[in-house]
Amino acid sequence: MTTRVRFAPAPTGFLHVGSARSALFNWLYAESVGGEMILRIEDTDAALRKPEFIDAIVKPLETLGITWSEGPYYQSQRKQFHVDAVEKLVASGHAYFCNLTRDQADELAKEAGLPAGYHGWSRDKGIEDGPDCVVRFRTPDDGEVVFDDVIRGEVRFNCAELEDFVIRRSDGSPTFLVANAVDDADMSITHVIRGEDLLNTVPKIMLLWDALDLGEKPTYAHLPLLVNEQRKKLSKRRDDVSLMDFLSQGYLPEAMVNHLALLGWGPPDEKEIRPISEIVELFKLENVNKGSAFFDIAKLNHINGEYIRALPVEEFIEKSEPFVYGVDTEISWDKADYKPEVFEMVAADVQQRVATFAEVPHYIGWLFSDSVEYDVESKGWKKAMIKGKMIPEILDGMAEAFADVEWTAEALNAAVSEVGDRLEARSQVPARVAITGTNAGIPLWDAAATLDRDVVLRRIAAAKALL
RNA sequence: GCCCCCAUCGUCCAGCGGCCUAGGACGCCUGCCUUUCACGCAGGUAACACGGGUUCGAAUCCCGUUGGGGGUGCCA
Repeated sequence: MTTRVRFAPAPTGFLHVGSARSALFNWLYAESVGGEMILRIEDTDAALRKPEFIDAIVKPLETLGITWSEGPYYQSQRKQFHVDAVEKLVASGHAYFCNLTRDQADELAKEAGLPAGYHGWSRDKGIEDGPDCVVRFRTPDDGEVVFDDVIRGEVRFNCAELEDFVIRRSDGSPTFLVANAVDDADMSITHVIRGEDLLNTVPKIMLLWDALDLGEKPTYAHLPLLVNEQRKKLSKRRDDVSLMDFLSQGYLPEAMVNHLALLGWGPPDEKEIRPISEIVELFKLENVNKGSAFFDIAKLNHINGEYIRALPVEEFIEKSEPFVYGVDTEISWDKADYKPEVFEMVAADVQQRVATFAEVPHYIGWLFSDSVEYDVESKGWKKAMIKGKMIPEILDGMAEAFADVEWTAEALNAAVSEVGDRLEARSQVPARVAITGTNAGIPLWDAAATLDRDVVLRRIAAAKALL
């Protein structure tokens, strides 16, 4: 039997990194065993039926290189199958109509001294279907549901704890539980790999599965959740989790995939940064961890930096374009003043310094505008311009030398060194701060020589004025 | 509250009863390299939550405690 997995997100907006990780692990598993992956959009709730959200799922997956062989299927388009299943369950006595609202159910529970929730009050009341009726599944009063989770081992639930859950809303639409069981069966899914937050829906789905006589059940594997620094499940509301946002902030898809693969799983040989093909080869679903994992941007930055540095420089330049032209990002210069040939000249030096493409403009901004900003409160300024010795003299010496020096990198460099030697002080760092605005950056002189003499002279004067 | 799940350095992972005086990576710190910052290189810091068992032997198995998380919807 062919292994078939599915990624089945609810279309609730942009694809978030947790979902991407689920998709990735499904894909990794399918690839590692030569199986198939299908994409299914779980839009049973009419409120979720927003076509623009489909793109928000499909496009990031494609960008990440997560491929599927079938789909996307839409549960909304398979509604009739789910409705039929509900009817079948009613006919066979596995389900019944209920006309209580949530509030009424809670009220009854309170009166009966039972915990909040639904306690089967409409069972055997012979309630007829009507406009305000839902259909509830009649869960067994005793016994238990036991299953083997590939990642967690044996998990068991007591049927007595399961409430008679809703399988069809009062508007007639079946809920995700039925849709899930019916679709997984129809689509011959062999392995259901998803987040741990869905673990306790398994017994309900299995009960439905048996009641509907859907045949062999799939194997389940529940992935550890991705959490924030507070160890809470990553949420769209409070965390930065949009996959596309990460990509547009200058993270490479390959780096993101590599990082995601390392959350909940690690290669036995401990080599973390490696091509996805090797990860596919080494991936074992049963080796996935049980504990939740913190989505650590610092580590992502490191991995991304490694991937950036490994790029051929031409590719680095090409991939920097959206950032140097300010497509998604802010740039400190006027687009008309941007000089691609200057960036090309310094690209290799920039490349080994950045962790994300979004950092590229910081390293080259001083090359494309007349003036730079000095932050006199910054550590760099204080260290170079306040703690440094003979700073006014150095700046004056530079200004004087630059007034008529030959305008080449070598001559500029030599002139500044000469000033330093003469004053017996370090002149290179103050020169850098005056010219670029900061004490850290790419090799100075080749780049500085592309600036106009006037511009450099004005910056030296401006820096001196701030002393 | 109830149900379920989880528990190795700050973080991510390795470890599947003896190779563990617990390994790798990120971060952090130190040094080297370097006329800046990075990169690179060499070091350092730091963990088996606790208590009971089982066993000749436990980070690894079992039980409990504590702590954390997830669920508890006519969301998925």
